[in-house]
Amino acid sequence: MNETNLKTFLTSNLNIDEAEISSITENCTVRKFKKNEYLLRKNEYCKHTFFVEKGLLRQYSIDDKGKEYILSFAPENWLVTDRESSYFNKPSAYFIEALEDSQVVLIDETFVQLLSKTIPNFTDFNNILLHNHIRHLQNRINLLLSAVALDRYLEFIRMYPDILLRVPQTMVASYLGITPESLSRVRRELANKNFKQ
Amino acid sequence: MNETNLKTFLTSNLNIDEAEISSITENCTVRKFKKNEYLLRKNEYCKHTFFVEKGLLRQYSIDDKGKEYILSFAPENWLVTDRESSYFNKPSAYFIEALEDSQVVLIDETFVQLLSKTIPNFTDFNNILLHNHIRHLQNRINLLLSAVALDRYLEFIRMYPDILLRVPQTMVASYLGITPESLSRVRRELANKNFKQ
DNA sequence: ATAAATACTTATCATACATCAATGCACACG
DNA sequence: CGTGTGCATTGATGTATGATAAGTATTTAT
Repeated sequence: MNETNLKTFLTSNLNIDEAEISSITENCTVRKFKKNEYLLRKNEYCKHTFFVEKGLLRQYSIDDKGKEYILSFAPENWLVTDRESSYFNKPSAYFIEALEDSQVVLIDETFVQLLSKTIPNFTDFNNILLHNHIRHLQNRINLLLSAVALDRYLEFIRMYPDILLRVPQTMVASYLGITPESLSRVRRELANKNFKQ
Repeated sequence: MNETNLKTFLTSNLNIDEAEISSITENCTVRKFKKNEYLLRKNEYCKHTFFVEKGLLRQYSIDDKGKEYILSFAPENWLVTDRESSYFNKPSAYFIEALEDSQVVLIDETFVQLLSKTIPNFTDFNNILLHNHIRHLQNRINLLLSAVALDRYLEFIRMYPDILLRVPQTMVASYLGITPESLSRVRRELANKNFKQ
């Protein structure tokens, strides 16, 4: 196996030795997904946490009119899963899809539960992940409540300058909760004011 | 002590005995807060998780123009805290305030960490709480991205019919991310269409 | 290389929601 | 009692963003 990024991710966040690292990675599957391939579809049961070794994923929903709403992007070294589905065993309301050819580590949900029992520090580690997730979601809600299109966009390029360059504008717009046309306008205004990028 | 609700909350979610329950409640403080009193202010460090025995709290932010955005309401048997602040030791971006005279159990953040070591099932219990929180936040983001004022309001009365009756409309509007005037109009439309409440 | 598909921009028009201002309550309190 | 204060409603008006459509640019496929 060769999940270099995952190993680094684990060692830098978790106080464990080589053997334990291996016992984790041995129990995970590595899979490649082609661009536009699905890791999870609506109404399926999400059984994994996905760790992105290479590539880029997105999690999104589709409403009754077919409009898409992106809840998160997941580039290298990011985790993504639908915890509502994987933890509570409910059919997922979301899709997870590869936006680029990607290499992904599949971490089994039941295996995660097991790790808490066997590796002492794993609980803390998992706690950090959950709290980071909560922090991230809470900030996003606050932004959606308080900020207009321009400010949402500025915040996005501040937070995810890398992702901006890797996904079509349409998807940035979908993440921000505005139309691609609106985003285009916002960008033009910024350009007129001589901001770059 | 007499935190009846907290005890029920613990026993119904956690597999522990009377003695352990007591060891938890003994280590928590119960405090009463008058209406409009603050449990947490912006820039303070949040040191507790608040469990509402009685009354009603709200968590909200204020932008540079003084406008308020409510992130959550917490009625009886709800937990509220700014996890970003309490877990990562950062100054909080939020206020937590009593909307009614309230009785609140203060659960020390470091004590929560300790419980994970001493009570075997507590980790699982805490995990459920975190996952519920995430599920809740994720649904809210999806709603803010995809739904117009009317649908947000309908979802609100579906989810929190009780809270609707206990807080001024201004605050419901603030939770929904619209102005009080807009909410008033949304409600009139509903009334005209002969929906009740 | 060319065609085809996809993405981005621009323009026009439509609309949901915000803003501002006035009014009407209801309830508290001197 | 009147008077004040907070909240809800209403109307007039403004504005940001959505919807639609068309044109241009860029990427992908053949």
